[in-house]
Amino acid sequence: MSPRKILVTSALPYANGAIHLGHLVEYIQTDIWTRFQKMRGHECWYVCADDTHGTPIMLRAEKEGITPEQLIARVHGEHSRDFSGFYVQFDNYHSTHSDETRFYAEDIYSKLKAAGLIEVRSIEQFYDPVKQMFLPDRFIKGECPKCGAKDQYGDSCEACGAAYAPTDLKDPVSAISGAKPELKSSDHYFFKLSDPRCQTFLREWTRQGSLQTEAANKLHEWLGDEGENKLTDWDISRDAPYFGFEIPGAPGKYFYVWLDAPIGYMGSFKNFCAKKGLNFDDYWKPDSKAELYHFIGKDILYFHALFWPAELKHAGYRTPTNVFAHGFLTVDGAKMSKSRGTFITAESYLTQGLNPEWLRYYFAAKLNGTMEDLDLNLDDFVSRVNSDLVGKYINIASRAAGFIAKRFDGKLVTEHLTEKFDAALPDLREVASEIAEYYEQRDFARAMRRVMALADQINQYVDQNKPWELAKQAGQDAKLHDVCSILINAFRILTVCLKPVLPKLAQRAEEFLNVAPLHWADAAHLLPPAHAINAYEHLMTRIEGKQIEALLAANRESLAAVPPAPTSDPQSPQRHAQHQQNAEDKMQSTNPISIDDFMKVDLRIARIANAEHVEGAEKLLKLTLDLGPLGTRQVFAGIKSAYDPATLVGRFTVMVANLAPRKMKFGMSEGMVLAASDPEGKTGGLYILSPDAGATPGMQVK
RNA sequence: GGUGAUGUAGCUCAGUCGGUUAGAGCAUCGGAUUCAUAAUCCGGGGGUCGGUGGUUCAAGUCCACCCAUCACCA
Repeated sequence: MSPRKILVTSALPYANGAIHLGHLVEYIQTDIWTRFQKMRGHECWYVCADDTHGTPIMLRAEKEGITPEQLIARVHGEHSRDFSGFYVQFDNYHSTHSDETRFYAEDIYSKLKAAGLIEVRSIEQFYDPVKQMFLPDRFIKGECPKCGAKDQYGDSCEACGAAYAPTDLKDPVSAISGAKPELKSSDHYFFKLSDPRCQTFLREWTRQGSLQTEAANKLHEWLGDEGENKLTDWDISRDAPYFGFEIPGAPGKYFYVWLDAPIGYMGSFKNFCAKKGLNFDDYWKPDSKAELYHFIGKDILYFHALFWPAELKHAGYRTPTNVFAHGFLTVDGAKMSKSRGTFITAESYLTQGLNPEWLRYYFAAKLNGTMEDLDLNLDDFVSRVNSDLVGKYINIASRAAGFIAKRFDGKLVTEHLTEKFDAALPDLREVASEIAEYYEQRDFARAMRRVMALADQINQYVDQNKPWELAKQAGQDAKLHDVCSILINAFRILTVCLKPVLPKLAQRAEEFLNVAPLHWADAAHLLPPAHAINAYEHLMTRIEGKQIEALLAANRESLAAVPPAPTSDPQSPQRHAQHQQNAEDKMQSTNPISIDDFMKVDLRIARIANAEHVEGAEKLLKLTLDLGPLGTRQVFAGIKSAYDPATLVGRFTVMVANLAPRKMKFGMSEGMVLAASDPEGKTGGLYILSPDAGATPGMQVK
């Protein structure tokens, strides 16, 4: 097998929000696949970048009183931290706000223009006279023209599902300034996707290769039958003010963020080539023999399977070998929800001390390479990880290691074991090639099932041979040594098969086994005779239900007590290279609860006895609360941005007194103070509550 | 509304080209075991394969319609 050249991307996360478990499905999936390809000895590069342009970035930076550059630099740091925390190993993680991306955006644009595929048209759009900018559809609100529902966005109605143009809204207002928008015309630049050349090319491109069948169906839906012309031109420009790249020769016009997002793949790779001394053209010239794959969410298939190949083709670059779309993440069968605590950020998962490889394994055990949604069932997560990883796989090493260490001085048998091994565990040395095929197809679930079936088989072997009995019988040392040596070798082979999913665990297993980093081919042979292994230290702990509860509690509280690091706005005004998946159901705040539910919350008047800054915390203040007869409590509250500790001391406020104590990075938090804020973060500000005069510490609030 | 997908055991999922008695893991129940951080092994119970109708010698699998869930409609 000759080495392949493979370039892999994940969708670019938008630099406007925190990475959450939904994002991680994609990055973990891609990471597993690229690690697998590398283990196979292929030249495989995994690049990604932050998607940094567009109106939401501009407005958020403005709201925070910083420049867009400062905002995207900060988020780049947060994203990088989260990814490395989950062992997502990019070869390069760049930014679309880069010279390289600008270069290729301008290059592609000018080539498309030269090919006659760019057209300028004047369009009428709503304009905010106060803010002095054109308004994206999602920044316009008004009354639905169809059902009359109030406060609907400019593109579709959440109440009746109708889709319409913003100009159809009754009584439209700007969501930014509240002003009444005016219609104003402006020149926009369009990519002529409706051009027969694009149609013809896309029909051909979508038919060739091996697109997922669901994706092919979807594309056919968009393309229509032969002869139909269903594709319309794509508006690739936006008017100033806009954070992005100005279009060459068009002052005041900027490339729409979605134009430069996929180009960011090229930008990141170009940046990497410079560092690594690789030849960019080997991967991107039209006749390149390298393979190019994009892992994406199913919601952005349109951009990656229509616009993107059409752009590349007509700008003289190679087109993607394939696009791998996956479904969305649900948690316990429902969309992720902040009120249920299932909108779980990557950061909170790590901060709560959960092992990232638990999640990597669980996702792997569920990913099958289709566009179906993937459910994180929390009970199943716990039992699956504990049973499969700890009970079956890790247990094999644990069962054999003690005997090897105590009885055989840490060394395996001195003869070649191959025959005995093959007799004991037939096919185990060949199985890696079968499992490789499942990885290649991205059917990780199947690969994991196969590996766990092997683990079952190995554990059966242990029970059949009963090393603990051999150990007690005189003259059975050689047999005991054989059995345990076979087990260590079997464990090593399973480790090879699991390494793409569990890189950190595999690394620790390699240390235990005293071997160089394992490659895929290592699964075909055994350890050398008399190989010495190191002392066994337990490789993975079990998940406890309590940890999951704490994780949910942490994410549930974060809505009020600790404003989350800027999360993606569920009602994002536009879609980005990274899908805005799993927007929480927005009706939940109005879901009625019973009086009994409410009475479960023990609200008390508290006097702020002390307030101080917390070393190293961006958002937290440490409060000591006096509850009168109920004693004092220590609470960490995410109100640093709004309050100076000195002004808080002596104030009375309201706290939740029966909240389960939560271990935070800086200590235990034994409750939560109540504060008002806009849950969508559109308007800033944080306001703690105060009782009227006369209330005393410890009084119940109901 | 249109389009596409999904629906199999309490839970999570396999099920190839239509072909024996529909499988696995987890959970549960019974037994064994004690090397392993209670992990492991053997066995049992548990199913109208969403529903109805059709094609066929034979349907979880193919077709039609219906129901439910999800997504997309740039």
